[in-house]
Amino acid sequence: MEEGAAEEGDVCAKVMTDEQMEVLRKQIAAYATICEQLVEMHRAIAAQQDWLSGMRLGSLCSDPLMAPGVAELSSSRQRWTPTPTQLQILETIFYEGNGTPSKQKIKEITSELTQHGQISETNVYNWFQNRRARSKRKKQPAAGPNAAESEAEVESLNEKKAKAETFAHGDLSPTLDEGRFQSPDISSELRFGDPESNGSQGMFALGDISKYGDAF
Amino acid sequence: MEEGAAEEGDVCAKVMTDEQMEVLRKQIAAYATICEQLVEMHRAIAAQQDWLSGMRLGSLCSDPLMAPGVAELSSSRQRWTPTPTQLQILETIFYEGNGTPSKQKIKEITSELTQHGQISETNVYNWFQNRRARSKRKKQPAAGPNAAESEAEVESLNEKKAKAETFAHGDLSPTLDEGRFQSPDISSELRFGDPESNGSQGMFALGDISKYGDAF
DNA sequence: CTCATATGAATGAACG
DNA sequence: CGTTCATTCATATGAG
Repeated sequence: MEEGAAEEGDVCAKVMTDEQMEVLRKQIAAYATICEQLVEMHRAIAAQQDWLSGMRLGSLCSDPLMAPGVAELSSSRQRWTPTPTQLQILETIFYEGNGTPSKQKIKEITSELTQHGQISETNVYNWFQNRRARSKRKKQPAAGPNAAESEAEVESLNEKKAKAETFAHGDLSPTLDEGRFQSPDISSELRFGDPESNGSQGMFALGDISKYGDAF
Repeated sequence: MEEGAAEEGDVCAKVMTDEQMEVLRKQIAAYATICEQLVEMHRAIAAQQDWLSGMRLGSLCSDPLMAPGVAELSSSRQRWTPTPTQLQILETIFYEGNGTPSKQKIKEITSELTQHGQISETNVYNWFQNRRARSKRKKQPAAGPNAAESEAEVESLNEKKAKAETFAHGDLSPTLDEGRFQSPDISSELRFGDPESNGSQGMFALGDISKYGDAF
């Protein structure tokens, strides 16, 4: 924080008309959207960001097209970790059999847990997904063939994709040509913390810019 | 975008403290900078576009010197995984707005992608379905006309030296307490590209965002 | 430092 | 189409 001078009660204030406010809102929204999409696109194009992962390990970072300043914005991928309290609550809820983490429920739980630490709906959602999945897997190898080899071969499983799916669709944009390769696709080794952001919803609910580092 | 935050009440003017103003300015500047850099980087990369040929492999393959040329060998994997090339193409198509995967299109895309690795129409179909569904959900949780906390604490937002003009590459996120998070999202259904989105370049000296407009 | 395990997150596929 | 399941990826953490 810079100057502690600017307090809530300070009289140093500006006044904006609704019109100005609206313009501002739009500008911000526009930028936010652009950034979001660019980041999303980048993420996708960079695939599982494994392409050239040797960059950070081998440090052969000789990529000439890295714009200065943003080169190292990557590595800002910290994964959420539930606090003991949150975990306790989550476990309790899970145990209560509310095996239906519907969106509504997720929201409730999230706001509940927010009081005990940073967390997002996605986190909660993932947690339940994983919890269930792994809870289930633990019980798999204990049902049935106890004397035989439980080693099931799942090799040629990829033949089941011959699913008769009804592609209900009408033709609308038949124009699909080579223009795709000159489309606005952003790629770089830049990597933001993902389209998800949170924590700082200023008065305009912007994404968490801080995620982009102090570079700005 | 969070409606409530910006449009609560309905008076003719809003008041912002200097601090809020400053935060806002920084946020905008940051977004503008990010967008510019991303676009620039994209241009650079798109120009030489020759990276990637096929990497992306499981943890088992410890021999990344694969140059299969046209056939990206991915060991017998049960579930299809798009190769970087395929992904890029898919993303490009997706972003081109033809958000309606018609059967005709699916076929075209499939045959196009077949040249870059094994793939089926079902794969393509599923991919688009998932892509859309997930892209959508990510923007959902923020569209509520309900009021928001007007007292939005913008304080500890980002006490970084927001420098919109210089890319001082410092460390990334020193303000990392115990567990970073990452989730909710920027959210804003506002569509840009239309004339009124970039109307006033006044008070914050924003760059001309219109140049990004039609790109999406 | 390397390997092993736990777990958050990503995503293809399936279900209703 | 929206939601859910199942599998996989990647990283944080601890042991050897």
